[in-house]
Amino acid sequence: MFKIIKKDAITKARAGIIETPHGIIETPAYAIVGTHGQIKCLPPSRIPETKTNLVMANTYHLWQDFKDPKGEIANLPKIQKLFGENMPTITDSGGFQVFSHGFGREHGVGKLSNFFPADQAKVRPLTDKGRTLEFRPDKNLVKITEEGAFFQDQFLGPALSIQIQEKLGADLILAFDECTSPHHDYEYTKAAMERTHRWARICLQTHTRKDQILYGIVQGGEFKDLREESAKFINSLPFGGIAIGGSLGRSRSGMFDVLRWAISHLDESRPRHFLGIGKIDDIFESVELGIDTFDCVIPTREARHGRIYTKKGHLDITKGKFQDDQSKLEQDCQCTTCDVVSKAELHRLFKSKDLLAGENATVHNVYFFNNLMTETREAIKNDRLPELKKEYLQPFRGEN
RNA sequence: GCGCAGGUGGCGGAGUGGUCAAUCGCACGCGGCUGUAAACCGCGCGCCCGGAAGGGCUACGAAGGUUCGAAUCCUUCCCUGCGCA
Repeated sequence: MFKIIKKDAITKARAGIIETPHGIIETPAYAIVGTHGQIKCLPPSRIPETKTNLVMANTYHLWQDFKDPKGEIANLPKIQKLFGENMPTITDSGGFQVFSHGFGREHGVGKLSNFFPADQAKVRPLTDKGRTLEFRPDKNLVKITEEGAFFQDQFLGPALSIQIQEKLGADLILAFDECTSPHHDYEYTKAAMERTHRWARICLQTHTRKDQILYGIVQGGEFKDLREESAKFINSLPFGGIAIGGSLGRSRSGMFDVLRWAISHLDESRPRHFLGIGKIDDIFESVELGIDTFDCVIPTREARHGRIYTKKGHLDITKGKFQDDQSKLEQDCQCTTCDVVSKAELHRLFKSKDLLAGENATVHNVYFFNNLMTETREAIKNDRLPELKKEYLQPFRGEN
């Protein structure tokens, strides 16, 4: 059940709540990613320290982790066993793995690419900082059919994905879609979108649990007419929420064009999720366009890689200059990491490959992003979103 | 004093006549990470010029020597570790 509490006066931003059987998700919210049923480097006992309000796990991974030898899903755990009874959860459908194990590997890119657009590839090579874009069909591990996707010998399709997600029992679940590559052409992207639309109906037909909100997913790559067509179609179906997925093109501005095209055709009354996004500036841009929830690995992955977020910009804590810096990671941060380790100490933990390095960094970054969302909600309610945005983006100079 | 082992770039440690400015790891520097293939990946790392390709200079304890050519072979010296006196 989704309720909008306050709409921003100037932008399309909204603050609201999603009521779930396992708690209330105040929106805008950021789902912390725990793909395998565990947030990497963050022990479940420490999740409460991080202000986490929503966790995302993955259908494909949990299915692989818990299915029995015959592939039966009877043994899959309830997701609340993994994250706690009072933690709202969302599961991805496995649709992204169709891409990341498939064309993502073949094209050597993620859903965002820095390589030149396909239409320019004819006149100059597809390169990014000297790397040449090279398609490697031999690396593609997925075969896509009308029924679904074969991951080598494992088959996952829309109906099975929904059955798995019902078994896992997350509060928010996602339709099984095909995410395309930024280097797919119009024809392929259109075909994949239409396939995603057919799968969307199957997902709806399969879905029986009324206590879960099933989100449909808008596809269509970076093509305006496809995005609009997809948004209209998905919006016309009785989904409880709408997610924007798929390739977002090859530039930052392009990704918000995509978002605008899609959102303009969505009902205001349903919650909107932006899949796999994002960085700090992405959050502000997207919230202003009317996005309610996000999920992204950035806070946790970058923590493990030693990038510490602060309101004054990020710190690459592994760098030698922090060796003797006894100051706090972030001056006024209330997180438990900032209470117990200095920059120098965290630097040492990383250098010695101590497991506590990732854990401390993860606690801090997750807290930072969750706190950012809290402040964003408050700002919407108090009509000071532009001020907050400026405050956060100044040090990052629009780069993060 | 004798015996044995050894001295290579910030460190560890390859190389043992040309393809060596010298494999590799660490450290260091720079960049990246967007529904987790990722506690990871890429690049740089003697000095100088160059965006690069490339070029020049100085280098494998020191000094001599052999050779067309030496980090690699020979001589002497210096130093370190271990063992025996």
